[in-house]
Amino acid sequence: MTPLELEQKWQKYWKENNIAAFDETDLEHKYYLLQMFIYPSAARMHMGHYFNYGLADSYARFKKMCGANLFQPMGFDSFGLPSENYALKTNTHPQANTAENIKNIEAQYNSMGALYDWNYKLTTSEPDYYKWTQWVFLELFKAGLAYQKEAAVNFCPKCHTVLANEQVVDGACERCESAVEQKYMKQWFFKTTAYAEQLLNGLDTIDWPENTKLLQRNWIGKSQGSAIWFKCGNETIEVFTTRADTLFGVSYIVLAPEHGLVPKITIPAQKSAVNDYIKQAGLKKEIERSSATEEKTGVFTGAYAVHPLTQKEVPVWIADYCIASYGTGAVMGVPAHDERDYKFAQKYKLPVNRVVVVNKPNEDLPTTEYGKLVNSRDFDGLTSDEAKLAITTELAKTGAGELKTTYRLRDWSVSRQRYWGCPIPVIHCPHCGVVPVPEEQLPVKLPMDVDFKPDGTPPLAKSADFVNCICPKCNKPAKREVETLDTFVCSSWYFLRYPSVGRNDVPFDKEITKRMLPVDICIGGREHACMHLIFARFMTMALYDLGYLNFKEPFKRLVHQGMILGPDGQKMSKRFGNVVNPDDYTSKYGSDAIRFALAFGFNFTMGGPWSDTLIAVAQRFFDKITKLCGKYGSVIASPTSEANKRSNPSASSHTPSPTAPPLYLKGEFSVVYGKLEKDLEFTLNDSIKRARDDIEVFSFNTALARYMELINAIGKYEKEAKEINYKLVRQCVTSLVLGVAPFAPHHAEEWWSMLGNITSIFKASYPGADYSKLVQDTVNIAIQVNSKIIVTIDVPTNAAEEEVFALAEATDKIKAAISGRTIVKKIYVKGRIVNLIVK
RNA sequence: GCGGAUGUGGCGAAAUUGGCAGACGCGCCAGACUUAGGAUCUGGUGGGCAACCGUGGGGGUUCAAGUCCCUCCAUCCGCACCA
Repeated sequence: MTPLELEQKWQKYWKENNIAAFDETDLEHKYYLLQMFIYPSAARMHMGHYFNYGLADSYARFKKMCGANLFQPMGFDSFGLPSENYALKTNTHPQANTAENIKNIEAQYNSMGALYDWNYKLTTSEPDYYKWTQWVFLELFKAGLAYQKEAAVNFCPKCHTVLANEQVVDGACERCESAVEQKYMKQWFFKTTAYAEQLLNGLDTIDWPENTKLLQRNWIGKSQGSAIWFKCGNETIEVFTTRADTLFGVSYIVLAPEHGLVPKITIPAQKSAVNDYIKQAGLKKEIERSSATEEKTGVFTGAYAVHPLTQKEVPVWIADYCIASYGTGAVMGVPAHDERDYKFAQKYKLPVNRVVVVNKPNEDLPTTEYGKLVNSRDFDGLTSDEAKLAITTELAKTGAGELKTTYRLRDWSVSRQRYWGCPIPVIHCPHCGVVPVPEEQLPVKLPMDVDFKPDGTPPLAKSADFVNCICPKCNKPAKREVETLDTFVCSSWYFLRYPSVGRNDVPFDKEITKRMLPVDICIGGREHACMHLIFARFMTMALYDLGYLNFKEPFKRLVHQGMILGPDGQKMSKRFGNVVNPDDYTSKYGSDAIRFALAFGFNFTMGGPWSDTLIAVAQRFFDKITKLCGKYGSVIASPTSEANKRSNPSASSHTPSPTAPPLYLKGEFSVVYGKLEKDLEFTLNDSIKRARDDIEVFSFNTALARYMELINAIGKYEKEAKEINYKLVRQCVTSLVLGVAPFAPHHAEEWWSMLGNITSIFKASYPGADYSKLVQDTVNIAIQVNSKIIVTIDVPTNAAEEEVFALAEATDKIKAAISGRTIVKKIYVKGRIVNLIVK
């Protein structure tokens, strides 16, 4: 039997016996394992997908064997830009490509042997799903959490099309290389900022990697500071600062080029210079603009603002290092105590006024640390912390400032001027304004016969059938919204849908949701740490507040997989020609070999470069177990025992592999039990215990190393024992097969049947350790003299500290090492080490 | 620039969280069995003849540092319209 035949045999068996099925009647043991669903833009999965999905499935199988009622669904995140671009390039339709890709990927999942319950499959580009994405949008809209505002987009003046950031290469359109412009358009937003504080606080309640939490905390970017108002003619400029203590050091004010006040305050003589600058700033990326090393540029508006405490006038500039979307889009320039302000002031010859002394009065500027105030009138001598509060309090008296908290987090822009996405379910009526599409009219179907070439008109606007409609409020002619939703909207709630897939009356059944969610564990890439995982949390919190959910956090536990690189250590990419296709291996070696290779070869959370030699490692490992099963599978206690009956092939639903004739033992098994048996038993239970613990924390490579140790121990025992304790070895082999089953599922079924079993191994329990076998009489510890290891000795496991010191000091090598000097300090770490400090 | 990570033998990687660095595996060396071996099995394998030296570099804390602190270097990932 080739590996492929073996795997197909068991895949068929699993399908026929519904091994992947979730048991809806047993919710007490439900375990909802969510693998972030796949984006089917590429036609096939690569090795990285296999790593992620295959090993997540191994973890799922482990949980199942530990007694969980596994709910492991899979779906397809099928709307999006790459599909649309691919269709444009190949002159096809995204609908057809998507269907084709899904078919292929589903086949790959099955050949991988993943235990997905396909009864719960969902596809975001299907009307039965996006109907409810539209429902979610409308719920947010009705709650005031979805709104429209003017916002900038990348616009290609030649293609007349909005571009994604990805389509902008060095400030130019990737297609025609024209310089990209900023264009302001009315767009839909979700009010994620309303949940900033909750998104921050919720992190303390969930079992997520600490660095992912940190990423989210920084992304949300809470900062407590002060709002300060500077009068500027008839206008008022609000600045936000976390350094109110440096207020007396202000020598100018900077507005973001996009700031609303710029046209109002700019004096006529500066108008053309300011407008030119705004145009240029629009071409730069935010990352470049906020860089501290980048040369600072700006233009004087000609206007002056009044310092609220000194009443002196300071010039108002615009500069692109000030970002409109953060804080108030205006900052106070304090060159003495801010790197960027300092560079800016030097370039434009603006005054630098020291107001904080950190160490010594004449230290080099700028200094950005906290210190004591100088040149700040009554506030001199206060610490920065004291001064922040004191100065803001002083400002508040005259209404010129207040304490304020801002967040870096922005509202989520969900409008896309594209075709392959979920239509936004609103109607623009000349009389009634923006009108939501009534729920009974959902879904607003995405028309299939639309020309979606980028030519300046949004694709949906080109379909008269789609655009023209009747206003649900006044029954007069109206027009539909022609923009589609960001695909992140589709993926922000899919985990709610899975348990209710198939329901046409609700997006998710309230009762089912209550019992099935939150998700017990979510497995997916780190690249989603900030965006997708924030959006999913936001959506959950919003739907909680709307009364649809009884939990605020969607994912109780989160694990990220690492990235599998090409054999050259670089990220797999067609460009480098280092893409490894798992299909090439599946046909020759079977998917178990790949799965095992990935599990054993890498730390799951880190990944690393793929190497073909791992396949050989897997094959060798499988061969060893197959041999052991052949040798001990037919060991039967006696012809009448229970085990013998169960091995009867006629009672089997599948044909067991041919094995050697049963080796009958007289009466009971051999009762040989000496030190060798005790050692083997220790290794058996030690391997099981540590492997179980390792798998639970996704340390698959070390778990499998434990089972290799067990195989080595069996080999050693066979070599050394005069008489084999078959019962014990068979127990080892059985545990071994069960233990590695999640990582070689097809082979494990085969081995399981060789051991005489007639039901699936995945209905059996994962082995547990017998802790009583883990107690050893002695423990080996290292003895140090002056922190240098001299010798290791065995001491009784429970020896008292004094006893251990006595044993250590009695050792010849230690005596020699001390020789004449006296012990001044003794340290004993139980079961680990003794350190004798001598002088 | 901001934010997050990583750096350990020839290679993939471990290290009970401050306690015997290199588990397990690949590769390599030697041996066994073989007509044969790129199969299998057994043993060895961080470096150095040795004293000793070894976890990116430098400093520090400690009886004890891969692990904690400071600093520097290198590489990778994310940065809001790719998902």
